[in-house]
Parts: sequence; C-alpha cells; structure tokens
Amino acid sequence: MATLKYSRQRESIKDFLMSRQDHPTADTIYDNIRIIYPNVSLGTIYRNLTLLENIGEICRITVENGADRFDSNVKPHHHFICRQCHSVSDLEMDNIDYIKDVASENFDGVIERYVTNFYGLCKDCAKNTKSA
Amino acid sequence: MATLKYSRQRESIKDFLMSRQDHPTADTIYDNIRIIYPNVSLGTIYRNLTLLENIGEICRITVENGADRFDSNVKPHHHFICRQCHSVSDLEMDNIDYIKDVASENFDGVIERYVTNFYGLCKDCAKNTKSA
DNA sequence: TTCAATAATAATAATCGTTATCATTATAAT
DNA sequence: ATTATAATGATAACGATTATTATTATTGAA
Repeated sequence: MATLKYSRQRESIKDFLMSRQDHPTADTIYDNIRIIYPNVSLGTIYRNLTLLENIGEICRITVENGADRFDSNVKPHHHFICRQCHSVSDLEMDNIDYIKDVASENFDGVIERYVTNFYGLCKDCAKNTKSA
Repeated sequence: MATLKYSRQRESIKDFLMSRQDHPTADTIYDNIRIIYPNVSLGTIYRNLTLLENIGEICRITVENGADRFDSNVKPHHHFICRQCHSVSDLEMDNIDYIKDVASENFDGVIERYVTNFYGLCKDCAKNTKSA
C-alpha cells in the first residue's frame, strides 16, 4: 500500500485546517491554498483531504444540503449547523456515547459508531431573528 | 403559495414508499414507479420527493457518501447504516431527546433539532464477517 | 550527486446526485 | 366546456466530487 511521500501542498492544507475553527469546505480550502500555491489544483485539495481523513489526521463532516466540511480536530466531538448562516461550529458538551448502548439494546447487528449533528440558530443569527 | 393539485405520479410515489421498509433512494423509487408509469421522469420523482418532504408526509435521510434515502415513517426515529452493504434500517430504541438539552448547556444559540445516525454492521453482514 | 522508482501533481474530463427550464398535459374550479 | 394553473416529461444545467493522464517532485540507493 504505497508509502506516503511528502508534499508541500498536503502540508499546507493540513496547516491551513489547523489554523481554522470554522470547518471550511474543500472550495474554501482551495481558495486559501491558492494564495500560497497559485497552481494548486482543486483535485489535489480533494485528494489530500481524503488522504488525510483516511490516515486519521483530519475528519470530514457531512451535513444536509451542502458540501462536506473538514476539521483538524480529530478528538470525538459533535457539531452544530446554523440553518440560517450555515456556519458549522464545535459543541462543547458532556459525553453522550451511551446512546450507542441505547441503540444497541434492540438491534441485531453491531453498532460501531454514531454521528450526531445539531441544528438550529447560532448565537449571531438567534440575536438578529425572531425565531422562524 | 400555489394550491396543491393531485397527481397520480405523486400518489404512486407515496404509496410505493409506504410499502417499503428499506429507505430507497430516488433512483430506486424511479425504477419502481417506471413499472407503473413508464414515461415518468426522474425530475418528477425528485420534485415530488422534495414536495412530500416539505409538507411533512415523508422524510429524507442524509447519509455519508451516497444518495439521500427516503422514509414514509415521519415519526421521529433514528437510523442505522451498514458500512458493508449500505442498507439503512430503522432503530427501535428508547428516546434520547435529552441529548438536545445536553448540547444546549454550553451553547450560546438555539438548538432546534438533532440528527443521529448509527453506523456499523447489520445483522446479516455481522454474521458473514469476522469484524474488520 | 546522479539515478531510478514511484508518489504526487496540475489540468482536465467525467461522474454522480440533484435542480432548473420550458413547452405540453392534467387537474380542478367555474 | 372554459379557463387558470399545477404538474409533467424531456432535457439542460449545476455543484460536488472522483478519475485520467502526462509531467513533476520526492526519496532511497548506487
């Protein structure tokens, strides 16, 4: 299985992701890496994001309607997605891993992991909106 | 806001969905509706699925890597996705809505809803696989 | 320090899932 | 029946992502 070779583009992508807390999309990452490597290809962004995900250095966040987001924080945690501004943020919350056990109780297979996303209005949007 | 008009294609889609427990994709629905209405268009399938979702008659399940699934069961419940055969099934489990409160504790916005998907090996795949 | 092996790249085509457009047809109220 | 308009089928377009391929960069060894 092909030994990994260094690439400055990949390093740059990882560095960029680590500098951001807003879980950017591949496209946003592309725009930013292009500042440093103007010839970088969008394919290179996607290839490296998938590679970094596969070796566990970053994680991918799949959200309803919209491009995947990427996160350099690989510690298990949950995300909040604002239905108005579509921002994605980390939630600092108590562990809820026991829901895996709750789900396993009446299930005849093996539950290995779970993903929970929370939706609503972020702080800023809640401030400027009367609910609906 | 445009009054809804009956359409036999839409009724057929709803009926088909109600007859299935496996949360089919738009494409699978298309294949099956075509048996009854050979001229039906894939656009009609998507248009009606979105319409039915908007009026709350069906719900859409977004999963990692793959097309959306559809479910005629609109009662809140959670789903299990098999990482091997990619089947999607309903989970009968105790209510875990309190995780919304757990998430809200240290969050400065409004959490309105959450989506939890469980992943692993379904009964059949677990039987035929030695884990990994 | 070249050299060869091969991983990674840039450029771009192709794919997948889905939505938009638009002329025609079906529904439903008069 | 007539009319208004929602829904359709056909198809083009779209956004997100993956595949292809010839070229370049990295790395380990001679």
